[in-house]
Amino acid sequence: MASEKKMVEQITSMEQDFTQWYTDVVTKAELIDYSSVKGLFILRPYAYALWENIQSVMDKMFKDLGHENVAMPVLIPESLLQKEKDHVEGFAPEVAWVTYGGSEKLTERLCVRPTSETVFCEHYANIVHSWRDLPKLYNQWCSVLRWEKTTRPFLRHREFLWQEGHTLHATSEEAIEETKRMLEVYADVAENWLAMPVVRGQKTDKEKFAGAESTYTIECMMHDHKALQAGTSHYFGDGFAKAFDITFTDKDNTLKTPFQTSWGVSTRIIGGIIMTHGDNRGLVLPPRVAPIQVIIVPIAQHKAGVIENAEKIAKRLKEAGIRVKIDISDQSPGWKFAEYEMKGVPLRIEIGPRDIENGQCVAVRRDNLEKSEIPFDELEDSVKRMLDEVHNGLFAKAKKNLDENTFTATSMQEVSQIMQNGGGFVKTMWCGDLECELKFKEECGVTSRCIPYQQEHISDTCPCCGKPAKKMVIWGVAY
RNA sequence: CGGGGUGUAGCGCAGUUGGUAGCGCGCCUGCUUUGGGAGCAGGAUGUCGCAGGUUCAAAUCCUGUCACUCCGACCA
Repeated sequence: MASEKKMVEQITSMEQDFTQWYTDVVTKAELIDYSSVKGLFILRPYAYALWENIQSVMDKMFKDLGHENVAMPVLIPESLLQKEKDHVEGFAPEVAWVTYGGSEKLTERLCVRPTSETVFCEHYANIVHSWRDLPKLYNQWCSVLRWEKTTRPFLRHREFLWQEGHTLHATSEEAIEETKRMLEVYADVAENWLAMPVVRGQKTDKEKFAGAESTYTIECMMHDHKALQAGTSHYFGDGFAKAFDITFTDKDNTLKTPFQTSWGVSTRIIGGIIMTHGDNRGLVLPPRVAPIQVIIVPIAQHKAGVIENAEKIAKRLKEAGIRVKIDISDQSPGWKFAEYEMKGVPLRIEIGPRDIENGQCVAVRRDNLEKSEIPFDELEDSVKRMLDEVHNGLFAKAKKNLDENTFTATSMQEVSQIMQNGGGFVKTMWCGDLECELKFKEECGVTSRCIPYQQEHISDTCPCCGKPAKKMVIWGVAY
Protein backbone atom coordinates (compact mmCIF):
# COMPACT_ATOMS: atom_id res chain seq x y z
CA MET A 1 0.00 0.00 0.00
CA ALA A 2 1.27 3.42 -0.91
CA SER A 3 -0.23 4.92 2.23
CA GLU A 4 1.48 2.31 4.40
CA LYS A 5 4.80 3.17 2.84
CA LYS A 6 4.37 6.84 3.50
CA MET A 7 3.65 6.24 7.16
CA VAL A 8 6.64 4.00 7.64
CA GLU A 9 8.80 6.71 6.13
CA GLN A 10 7.72 9.10 8.81
CA ILE A 11 7.89 6.90 11.86
CA THR A 12 10.54 4.21 12.10
CA SER A 13 8.86 0.91 12.85
CA MET A 14 9.19 -0.47 16.36
CA GLU A 15 10.49 -3.78 15.16
CA GLN A 16 13.24 -2.11 13.18
CA ASP A 17 14.51 0.22 15.89
CA PHE A 18 12.50 0.77 19.05
CA THR A 19 14.49 3.73 20.35
CA GLN A 20 14.29 5.52 17.02
CA TRP A 21 10.57 4.79 16.90
CA TYR A 22 10.28 6.41 20.32
CA THR A 23 12.20 9.52 19.28
CA ASP A 24 10.14 9.79 16.10
CA VAL A 25 6.88 9.56 18.03
CA VAL A 26 7.72 12.15 20.66
CA THR A 27 8.85 14.69 18.09
CA LYS A 28 6.37 14.00 15.30
CA ALA A 29 3.34 13.81 17.56
CA GLU A 30 4.43 17.25 18.76
CA LEU A 31 4.99 16.25 22.36
CA ILE A 32 8.58 17.39 22.72
CA ASP A 33 11.00 19.88 21.33
CA TYR A 34 14.67 20.07 22.20
CA SER A 35 15.95 23.21 23.86
CA SER A 36 19.43 24.68 23.73
CA VAL A 37 20.38 23.02 27.01
CA LYS A 38 20.93 19.27 26.92
CA GLY A 39 18.35 17.36 28.91
CA LEU A 40 16.03 20.33 29.33
CA PHE A 41 13.14 19.55 27.06
CA ILE A 42 10.20 21.62 25.93
CA LEU A 43 6.85 20.04 26.67
CA ARG A 44 4.71 21.24 23.81
CA PRO A 45 1.00 21.96 24.35
CA TYR A 46 -0.09 18.44 23.52
CA ALA A 47 2.29 16.88 26.04
CA TYR A 48 1.53 19.49 28.66
CA ALA A 49 -2.21 18.97 28.24
CA LEU A 50 -1.65 15.27 28.79
CA TRP A 51 0.38 16.02 31.91
CA GLU A 52 -2.31 18.40 33.16
CA ASN A 53 -4.91 15.66 32.82
CA ILE A 54 -2.76 13.17 34.71
CA GLN A 55 -2.03 15.89 37.24
CA SER A 56 -5.67 16.69 37.87
CA VAL A 57 -6.54 13.01 38.35
CA MET A 58 -3.78 12.54 40.89
CA ASP A 59 -4.26 15.89 42.56
CA LYS A 60 -7.88 15.05 43.29
CA MET A 61 -6.93 11.67 44.72
CA PHE A 62 -4.30 13.23 46.96
CA LYS A 63 -6.71 15.86 48.22
CA ASP A 64 -9.43 13.28 48.81
CA LEU A 65 -6.99 11.55 51.12
CA GLY A 66 -6.35 14.75 53.03
CA HIS A 67 -3.15 16.00 51.42
CA GLU A 68 -2.46 19.69 50.93
CA ASN A 69 -0.39 21.31 48.20
CA VAL A 70 2.52 23.56 49.05
CA ALA A 71 5.31 25.33 47.17
CA MET A 72 8.83 24.95 48.46
CA PRO A 73 11.98 26.85 47.44
CA VAL A 74 13.90 25.74 44.39
CA LEU A 75 17.32 26.28 46.00
CA ILE A 76 18.81 24.30 48.85
CA PRO A 77 21.90 25.43 50.81
CA GLU A 78 24.70 22.90 50.70
CA SER A 79 24.73 22.55 54.49
CA LEU A 80 21.06 21.58 54.48
CA LEU A 81 21.48 19.01 51.75
CA GLN A 82 24.28 17.40 53.72
CA LYS A 83 22.35 16.72 56.89
CA GLU A 84 21.28 13.21 55.95
CA LYS A 85 24.31 11.14 54.99
CA ASP A 86 22.83 8.52 52.65
CA HIS A 87 20.67 11.10 50.98
CA VAL A 88 23.51 13.44 50.09
CA GLU A 89 25.66 10.56 48.91
CA GLY A 90 22.88 9.51 46.59
CA PHE A 91 22.19 12.91 45.12
CA ALA A 92 25.40 14.94 45.37
CA PRO A 93 26.89 13.57 42.13
CA GLU A 94 23.99 14.87 40.10
CA VAL A 95 23.07 18.25 41.52
CA ALA A 96 23.62 21.61 39.84
CA TRP A 97 24.98 24.46 41.93
CA VAL A 98 24.24 28.16 42.07
CA THR A 99 27.40 29.97 43.14
CA TYR A 100 26.72 33.56 42.13
CA GLY A 101 23.93 35.98 42.97
CA GLY A 102 24.22 38.64 40.34
CA SER A 103 27.91 39.42 40.29
CA GLU A 104 28.50 38.50 43.95
CA LYS A 105 29.93 35.15 44.80
CA LEU A 106 27.71 33.45 47.39
CA THR A 107 29.19 32.59 50.78
CA GLU A 108 27.47 29.21 50.62
CA ARG A 109 26.64 27.55 47.37
CA LEU A 110 23.04 26.56 46.74
CA CYS A 111 21.93 23.49 44.87
CA VAL A 112 18.96 23.43 42.58
CA ARG A 113 16.63 20.90 44.20
CA PRO A 114 17.02 17.37 42.88
CA THR A 115 14.19 16.45 45.31
CA SER A 116 12.89 18.30 48.33
CA GLU A 117 13.19 16.03 51.36
CA THR A 118 15.67 18.35 53.01
CA VAL A 119 13.63 21.53 52.65
CA PHE A 120 10.50 19.78 53.82
CA CYS A 121 12.40 18.49 56.83
CA GLU A 122 13.74 21.92 57.71
CA HIS A 123 10.24 23.31 57.48
CA TYR A 124 8.72 20.48 59.49
CA ALA A 125 11.26 21.05 62.24
CA ASN A 126 9.96 24.62 62.48
CA ILE A 127 6.24 23.98 62.44
CA VAL A 128 5.77 20.64 64.21
CA HIS A 129 5.78 20.72 68.01
CA SER A 130 2.88 18.66 69.25
CA TRP A 131 1.03 15.46 68.38
CA ARG A 132 -1.78 17.86 67.48
CA ASP A 133 0.34 19.06 64.55
CA LEU A 134 0.45 15.57 63.06
CA PRO A 135 0.08 14.12 60.58
CA LYS A 136 1.44 16.57 58.04
CA LEU A 137 0.27 15.51 54.60
CA TYR A 138 1.98 17.74 52.07
CA ASN A 139 2.47 17.52 48.35
CA GLN A 140 4.04 19.79 45.81
CA TRP A 141 3.87 19.99 42.04
CA CYS A 142 7.13 21.35 40.73
CA SER A 143 10.16 20.67 38.62
CA VAL A 144 13.45 19.31 39.89
CA LEU A 145 16.90 19.22 38.40
CA ARG A 146 19.30 16.30 38.21
CA TRP A 147 22.41 16.54 36.11
CA GLU A 148 22.05 13.25 34.27
CA LYS A 149 24.71 12.17 31.83
CA THR A 150 22.41 10.54 29.35
CA THR A 151 19.10 12.17 28.60
CA ARG A 152 16.00 11.05 26.71
CA PRO A 153 12.64 12.73 26.20
CA PHE A 154 10.34 12.00 29.19
CA LEU A 155 12.41 9.05 30.38
CA ARG A 156 15.39 10.98 31.61
CA HIS A 157 15.34 14.75 31.73
CA ARG A 158 17.74 16.90 33.66
CA GLU A 159 14.79 19.05 34.57
CA PHE A 160 11.52 17.23 34.95
CA LEU A 161 8.04 17.94 36.24
CA TRP A 162 6.68 15.79 39.01
CA GLN A 163 4.78 15.74 42.24
CA GLU A 164 6.52 14.90 45.46
CA GLY A 165 4.44 14.02 48.48
CA HIS A 166 6.05 14.43 51.89
CA THR A 167 4.28 13.30 55.00
CA LEU A 168 5.08 13.23 58.68
CA HIS A 169 3.40 10.90 61.15
CA ALA A 170 3.39 10.23 64.89
CA THR A 171 3.99 6.49 64.53
CA SER A 172 5.89 4.23 62.20
CA GLU A 173 2.76 2.13 61.64
CA GLU A 174 0.93 5.16 60.37
CA ALA A 175 3.81 6.16 58.11
CA ILE A 176 4.14 2.67 56.65
CA GLU A 177 0.42 2.63 56.05
CA GLU A 178 0.71 5.96 54.22
CA THR A 179 3.61 4.69 52.13
CA LYS A 180 1.61 1.69 50.97
CA ARG A 181 -1.60 3.67 50.55
CA MET A 182 0.12 6.07 48.16
CA LEU A 183 1.58 3.21 46.15
CA GLU A 184 -1.99 1.97 45.73
CA VAL A 185 -3.02 5.41 44.52
CA TYR A 186 -0.27 5.22 41.90
CA ALA A 187 -1.29 1.72 40.88
CA ASP A 188 -4.87 2.93 40.58
CA VAL A 189 -3.85 5.85 38.37
CA ALA A 190 -1.67 3.65 36.19
CA GLU A 191 -4.20 0.90 35.70
CA ASN A 192 -7.52 2.69 35.72
CA TRP A 193 -6.56 5.96 34.08
CA LEU A 194 -3.52 5.20 31.98
CA ALA A 195 -4.42 1.58 31.14
CA MET A 196 -0.96 0.46 32.26
CA PRO A 197 -0.95 -2.80 34.22
CA VAL A 198 1.55 -2.70 37.07
CA VAL A 199 3.50 -5.01 39.31
CA ARG A 200 3.49 -3.77 42.88
CA GLY A 201 6.48 -4.52 45.00
CA GLN A 202 9.32 -3.46 47.20
CA LYS A 203 12.76 -2.38 46.04
CA THR A 204 15.84 -4.21 47.22
CA ASP A 205 18.25 -2.27 49.44
CA LYS A 206 20.46 -1.67 46.43
CA GLU A 207 17.66 -0.11 44.42
CA LYS A 208 15.89 1.85 47.14
CA PHE A 209 15.82 5.64 47.44
CA ALA A 210 18.85 7.35 48.97
CA GLY A 211 18.01 7.79 52.65
CA ALA A 212 14.92 5.60 52.69
CA GLU A 213 14.32 2.66 54.97
CA SER A 214 12.21 1.00 52.30
CA THR A 215 10.98 1.88 48.83
CA TYR A 216 7.83 0.57 47.18
CA THR A 217 7.37 0.70 43.45
CA ILE A 218 5.01 0.06 40.60
CA GLU A 219 6.81 -1.51 37.66
CA CYS A 220 5.38 -1.51 34.17
CA MET A 221 6.45 -3.44 31.13
CA MET A 222 7.07 -1.55 27.94
CA HIS A 223 6.42 -2.84 24.46
CA ASP A 224 10.07 -3.82 24.06
CA HIS A 225 9.82 -5.87 27.28
CA LYS A 226 11.95 -3.46 29.28
CA ALA A 227 10.78 -2.28 32.68
CA LEU A 228 9.76 1.21 33.63
CA GLN A 229 9.48 2.27 37.23
CA ALA A 230 6.30 4.32 37.01
CA GLY A 231 5.98 5.53 40.59
CA THR A 232 7.70 5.11 43.92
CA SER A 233 6.70 5.51 47.53
CA HIS A 234 9.28 5.63 50.29
CA TYR A 235 9.16 4.93 54.00
CA PHE A 236 11.86 6.89 55.78
CA GLY A 237 11.44 5.65 59.32
CA ASP A 238 12.73 8.39 61.59
CA GLY A 239 16.12 8.75 59.87
CA PHE A 240 15.48 12.11 58.27
CA ALA A 241 13.55 13.37 61.29
CA LYS A 242 16.52 12.61 63.53
CA ALA A 243 19.01 14.17 61.13
CA PHE A 244 16.90 17.33 60.97
CA ASP A 245 15.85 17.44 64.64
CA ILE A 246 12.16 17.14 64.04
CA THR A 247 10.46 16.39 67.35
CA PHE A 248 7.01 16.57 68.85
CA THR A 249 5.52 16.19 72.28
CA ASP A 250 3.18 13.21 72.28
CA LYS A 251 -0.05 12.66 74.22
CA ASP A 252 1.96 11.04 77.02
CA ASN A 253 3.96 14.27 77.42
CA THR A 254 7.22 12.77 76.17
CA LEU A 255 9.33 14.15 73.35
CA LYS A 256 9.27 11.89 70.29
CA THR A 257 10.65 11.74 66.78
CA PRO A 258 8.04 11.44 64.03
CA PHE A 259 8.11 9.09 61.04
CA GLN A 260 8.16 10.14 57.45
CA THR A 261 7.27 9.20 53.89
CA SER A 262 7.75 10.59 50.45
CA TRP A 263 6.34 9.53 47.11
CA GLY A 264 6.56 10.76 43.57
CA VAL A 265 5.41 10.40 40.00
CA SER A 266 7.02 12.34 37.20
CA THR A 267 6.46 13.18 33.55
CA ARG A 268 8.44 10.02 32.94
CA ILE A 269 5.12 8.25 33.12
CA ILE A 270 4.30 9.88 29.78
CA GLY A 271 7.23 7.97 28.34
CA GLY A 272 5.62 4.90 29.85
CA ILE A 273 2.31 5.63 28.17
CA ILE A 274 4.03 6.05 24.83
CA MET A 275 6.03 2.83 25.10
CA THR A 276 3.13 0.82 26.50
CA HIS A 277 0.41 1.72 24.04
CA GLY A 278 2.09 3.19 20.96
CA ASP A 279 2.25 1.39 17.65
CA ASN A 280 3.72 1.86 14.19
CA ARG A 281 1.18 4.52 13.34
CA GLY A 282 2.40 6.55 16.30
CA LEU A 283 1.02 7.46 19.66
CA VAL A 284 -1.97 5.74 21.24
CA LEU A 285 -3.30 7.66 24.21
CA PRO A 286 -5.40 6.20 27.00
CA PRO A 287 -8.84 7.79 26.62
CA ARG A 288 -9.27 8.93 30.22
CA VAL A 289 -6.33 11.33 30.07
CA ALA A 290 -6.08 12.01 26.33
CA PRO A 291 -6.13 15.77 25.61
CA ILE A 292 -8.38 15.04 22.64
CA GLN A 293 -10.66 12.06 23.21
CA VAL A 294 -12.59 12.35 19.98
CA ILE A 295 -11.50 13.90 16.70
CA ILE A 296 -14.24 14.71 14.25
CA VAL A 297 -13.26 14.58 10.58
CA PRO A 298 -15.84 15.95 8.16
CA ILE A 299 -15.84 14.31 4.73
CA ALA A 300 -16.54 16.40 1.64
CA GLN A 301 -16.82 19.29 4.02
CA HIS A 302 -17.60 21.84 1.32
CA LYS A 303 -20.92 20.15 0.67
CA ALA A 304 -24.02 21.60 2.22
CA GLY A 305 -24.72 20.59 5.79
CA VAL A 306 -21.54 18.60 6.47
CA ILE A 307 -19.74 21.10 8.68
CA GLU A 308 -22.99 22.08 10.37
CA ASN A 309 -23.70 18.46 11.29
CA ALA A 310 -20.11 17.87 12.37
CA GLU A 311 -20.29 20.90 14.61
CA LYS A 312 -23.57 19.73 16.03
CA ILE A 313 -21.90 16.45 17.00
CA ALA A 314 -18.96 18.30 18.52
CA LYS A 315 -21.29 20.45 20.58
CA ARG A 316 -23.28 17.48 21.86
CA LEU A 317 -20.14 15.58 22.85
CA LYS A 318 -18.66 18.61 24.54
CA GLU A 319 -21.83 19.06 26.52
CA ALA A 320 -21.59 15.40 27.52
CA GLY A 321 -18.19 16.19 29.05
CA ILE A 322 -16.06 14.67 26.30
CA ARG A 323 -12.87 16.39 25.10
CA VAL A 324 -13.60 16.75 21.42
CA LYS A 325 -11.94 18.51 18.52
CA ILE A 326 -13.24 19.09 15.05
CA ASP A 327 -10.80 19.55 12.19
CA ILE A 328 -12.24 21.65 9.40
CA SER A 329 -8.87 22.55 7.93
CA ASP A 330 -8.55 22.05 4.18
CA GLN A 331 -6.32 19.00 4.51
CA SER A 332 -7.66 15.88 2.87
CA PRO A 333 -9.56 13.40 5.05
CA GLY A 334 -6.80 10.85 4.55
CA TRP A 335 -4.24 13.30 5.86
CA LYS A 336 -6.39 13.96 8.92
CA PHE A 337 -6.86 10.24 9.58
CA ALA A 338 -3.11 9.69 9.57
CA GLU A 339 -2.40 12.84 11.56
CA TYR A 340 -4.72 12.06 14.47
CA GLU A 341 -3.72 8.43 14.47
CA MET A 342 -0.14 9.57 14.88
CA LYS A 343 -1.25 11.80 17.72
CA GLY A 344 -2.98 8.88 19.37
CA VAL A 345 -6.52 10.28 19.58
CA PRO A 346 -8.54 7.33 20.96
CA LEU A 347 -11.62 7.75 18.80
CA ARG A 348 -12.25 9.27 15.39
CA ILE A 349 -15.64 10.23 14.09
CA GLU A 350 -16.13 10.61 10.36
CA ILE A 351 -19.16 12.38 9.04
CA GLY A 352 -19.99 12.92 5.38
CA PRO A 353 -23.01 13.45 3.14
CA ARG A 354 -23.73 9.72 3.05
CA ASP A 355 -23.82 9.51 6.85
CA ILE A 356 -26.02 12.55 7.20
CA GLU A 357 -28.49 10.98 4.81
CA ASN A 358 -28.52 7.85 6.99
CA GLY A 359 -28.74 9.76 10.27
CA GLN A 360 -25.46 8.40 11.57
CA CYS A 361 -21.71 8.89 11.75
CA VAL A 362 -18.77 6.51 11.53
CA ALA A 363 -16.54 5.88 14.54
CA VAL A 364 -13.08 4.36 14.36
CA ARG A 365 -11.21 3.10 17.41
CA ARG A 366 -7.52 3.98 17.56
CA ASP A 367 -6.48 0.82 19.38
CA ASN A 368 -7.74 -1.69 16.82
CA LEU A 369 -8.92 0.58 13.96
CA GLU A 370 -12.35 -1.07 14.02
CA LYS A 371 -15.05 0.92 12.30
CA SER A 372 -18.63 1.13 13.46
CA GLU A 373 -21.68 3.20 12.67
CA ILE A 374 -23.31 5.32 15.33
CA PRO A 375 -26.89 6.56 14.89
CA PHE A 376 -27.13 10.24 15.83
CA ASP A 377 -29.59 9.59 18.63
CA GLU A 378 -27.19 7.22 20.37
CA LEU A 379 -24.17 9.50 20.00
CA GLU A 380 -23.21 10.36 23.59
CA ASP A 381 -23.78 6.89 25.03
CA SER A 382 -22.01 5.15 22.18
CA VAL A 383 -18.98 7.44 22.32
CA LYS A 384 -18.65 7.03 26.08
CA ARG A 385 -18.97 3.28 25.75
CA MET A 386 -16.40 3.17 22.97
CA LEU A 387 -13.92 5.26 24.94
CA ASP A 388 -14.26 2.75 27.76
CA GLU A 389 -13.77 -0.05 25.28
CA VAL A 390 -10.58 1.57 24.02
CA HIS A 391 -9.36 1.86 27.60
CA ASN A 392 -10.15 -1.80 28.24
CA GLY A 393 -8.63 -2.82 24.94
CA LEU A 394 -5.41 -1.00 25.72
CA PHE A 395 -5.24 -2.45 29.20
CA ALA A 396 -5.86 -5.98 27.94
CA LYS A 397 -3.20 -5.64 25.26
CA ALA A 398 -0.65 -4.33 27.75
CA LYS A 399 -1.58 -7.00 30.28
CA LYS A 400 -1.11 -9.66 27.64
CA ASN A 401 2.32 -8.25 26.86
CA LEU A 402 3.19 -8.29 30.55
CA ASP A 403 1.90 -11.82 31.13
CA GLU A 404 3.37 -13.34 28.01
CA ASN A 405 6.78 -11.89 28.74
CA THR A 406 7.00 -12.74 32.41
CA PHE A 407 8.94 -15.92 33.02
CA THR A 408 10.22 -17.99 35.88
CA ALA A 409 13.73 -19.35 36.18
CA THR A 410 15.67 -21.51 38.58
CA SER A 411 19.17 -21.02 37.23
CA MET A 412 21.35 -18.15 36.05
CA GLN A 413 21.69 -19.77 32.61
CA GLU A 414 17.93 -19.80 32.30
CA VAL A 415 17.77 -16.10 33.15
CA SER A 416 20.45 -15.27 30.58
CA GLN A 417 18.71 -17.30 27.96
CA ILE A 418 15.38 -15.58 28.55
CA MET A 419 17.05 -12.18 28.32
CA GLN A 420 18.77 -13.09 25.07
CA ASN A 421 15.50 -14.43 23.75
CA GLY A 422 13.61 -11.15 23.68
CA GLY A 423 13.77 -10.34 27.36
CA GLY A 424 11.02 -9.54 29.79
CA PHE A 425 10.47 -9.98 33.50
CA VAL A 426 12.08 -13.01 35.09
CA LYS A 427 10.94 -14.28 38.46
CA THR A 428 13.46 -16.13 40.56
CA MET A 429 14.09 -16.82 44.19
CA TRP A 430 16.78 -14.75 45.87
CA CYS A 431 18.80 -15.22 49.03
CA GLY A 432 18.82 -11.50 49.80
CA ASP A 433 22.56 -10.92 49.40
CA LEU A 434 23.82 -7.89 47.51
CA GLU A 435 26.60 -10.04 46.06
CA CYS A 436 24.11 -12.24 44.23
CA GLU A 437 22.12 -9.23 43.07
CA LEU A 438 25.27 -7.82 41.49
CA LYS A 439 25.99 -11.14 39.84
CA PHE A 440 22.60 -11.10 38.16
CA LYS A 441 23.63 -7.81 36.60
CA GLU A 442 27.05 -9.09 35.63
CA GLU A 443 26.07 -12.46 34.28
CA CYS A 444 22.56 -11.88 32.96
CA GLY A 445 22.45 -8.13 32.37
CA VAL A 446 19.44 -7.64 34.62
CA THR A 447 18.71 -5.60 37.72
CA SER A 448 16.15 -6.37 40.37
CA ARG A 449 12.93 -4.55 39.57
CA CYS A 450 11.16 -5.43 42.77
CA ILE A 451 10.24 -7.99 45.36
CA PRO A 452 6.60 -8.32 44.35
CA TYR A 453 3.79 -8.18 46.88
CA GLN A 454 2.43 -11.31 45.21
CA GLN A 455 5.05 -13.85 46.14
CA GLU A 456 5.36 -17.29 44.57
CA HIS A 457 7.47 -20.24 45.51
CA ILE A 458 9.59 -21.06 42.46
CA SER A 459 12.37 -23.07 44.03
CA ASP A 460 14.00 -23.53 47.42
CA THR A 461 17.31 -21.90 46.66
CA CYS A 462 18.87 -18.78 45.19
CA PRO A 463 19.86 -19.57 41.58
CA CYS A 464 23.05 -17.61 42.08
CA CYS A 465 24.61 -18.97 45.27
CA GLY A 466 22.44 -22.01 45.98
CA LYS A 467 21.68 -20.87 49.50
CA PRO A 468 18.13 -21.22 50.84
CA ALA A 469 15.89 -18.42 49.57
CA LYS A 470 12.47 -17.28 50.65
CA LYS A 471 11.94 -14.14 48.59
CA MET A 472 10.94 -14.04 44.97
CA VAL A 473 12.39 -11.20 42.93
CA ILE A 474 11.46 -9.89 39.50
CA TRP A 475 14.45 -9.14 37.32
CA GLY A 476 14.57 -7.15 34.13
CA VAL A 477 16.26 -4.46 32.09
CA ALA A 478 15.08 -1.06 33.22
CA TYR A 479 14.71 2.29 31.51
C1' C B 1 32.24 9.68 31.60
C1' G B 2 33.96 6.01 27.44
C1' G B 3 32.69 4.24 22.18
C1' G B 4 30.01 5.14 17.43
C1' G B 5 27.02 8.43 14.23
C1' U B 6 25.26 13.22 12.54
C1' G B 7 25.39 18.74 11.97
C1' U B 8 23.69 22.18 4.61
C1' A B 9 16.13 26.03 4.02
C1' G B 10 10.88 24.47 9.00
C1' C B 11 11.73 18.73 8.32
C1' G B 12 14.37 14.76 5.57
C1' C B 13 18.51 14.70 2.62
C1' A B 14 22.13 15.38 -1.99
C1' G B 15 26.37 18.13 -2.95
C1' U B 16 31.96 14.09 -7.23
C1' U B 17 39.07 15.62 -8.21
C1' G B 18 38.04 22.43 -3.66
C1' G B 19 35.22 26.74 -8.37
C1' U B 20 30.66 30.65 -5.13
C1' A B 21 24.37 25.65 -2.99
C1' G B 22 20.36 21.96 -4.82
C1' C B 23 16.25 18.04 -4.38
C1' G B 24 11.82 16.05 -1.86
C1' C B 25 8.30 17.19 1.79
C1' G B 26 6.36 21.22 4.31
C1' C B 27 5.17 26.62 3.97
C1' C B 28 2.58 31.02 1.11
C1' U B 29 -1.07 32.48 -3.15
C1' G B 30 -4.87 30.94 -6.62
C1' C B 31 -8.15 27.38 -8.80
C1' U B 32 -9.95 22.40 -8.77
C1' U B 33 -10.59 18.56 -4.97
C1' U B 34 -12.27 15.70 -0.23
C1' G B 35 -14.96 8.02 2.63
C1' G B 36 -7.00 6.53 3.93
C1' G B 37 -1.44 11.18 3.83
C1' A B 38 -5.16 15.23 -3.26
C1' G B 39 -3.93 17.75 -8.34
C1' C B 40 -2.22 21.81 -11.28
C1' A B 41 0.09 26.65 -11.64
C1' G B 42 2.94 30.32 -9.36
C1' G B 43 5.99 32.03 -5.01
C1' A B 44 9.19 32.64 -0.52
C1' U B 45 13.05 30.67 2.57
C1' G B 46 20.41 29.57 3.66
C1' U B 47 25.84 32.86 8.93
C1' C B 48 26.51 25.13 4.97
C1' G B 49 26.81 24.14 13.82
C1' C B 50 30.82 27.56 15.66
C1' A B 51 36.12 29.29 15.71
C1' G B 52 40.71 29.15 13.58
C1' G B 53 43.99 27.40 9.56
C1' U B 54 45.59 25.91 4.30
C1' U B 55 44.26 28.15 -0.64
C1' C B 56 43.53 32.84 -5.86
C1' A B 57 39.10 30.17 -4.12
C1' A B 58 36.39 25.95 1.36
C1' A B 59 29.85 23.10 2.51
C1' U B 60 34.11 20.21 0.58
C1' C B 61 40.89 19.70 3.08
C1' C B 62 43.30 20.37 8.31
C1' U B 63 42.92 21.66 13.71
C1' G B 64 39.96 22.80 17.63
C1' U B 65 35.23 23.32 19.72
C1' C B 66 29.96 22.91 20.57
C1' A B 67 25.40 20.51 20.02
C1' C B 68 22.23 16.55 19.01
C1' U B 69 21.72 11.32 18.65
C1' C B 70 22.66 5.99 19.44
C1' C B 71 25.27 2.10 22.46
C1' G B 72 27.51 1.19 27.40
C1' A B 73 28.58 2.72 32.95
C1' C B 74 25.22 6.11 36.63
C1' C B 75 19.98 7.57 37.76
C1' A B 76 12.82 8.94 38.53
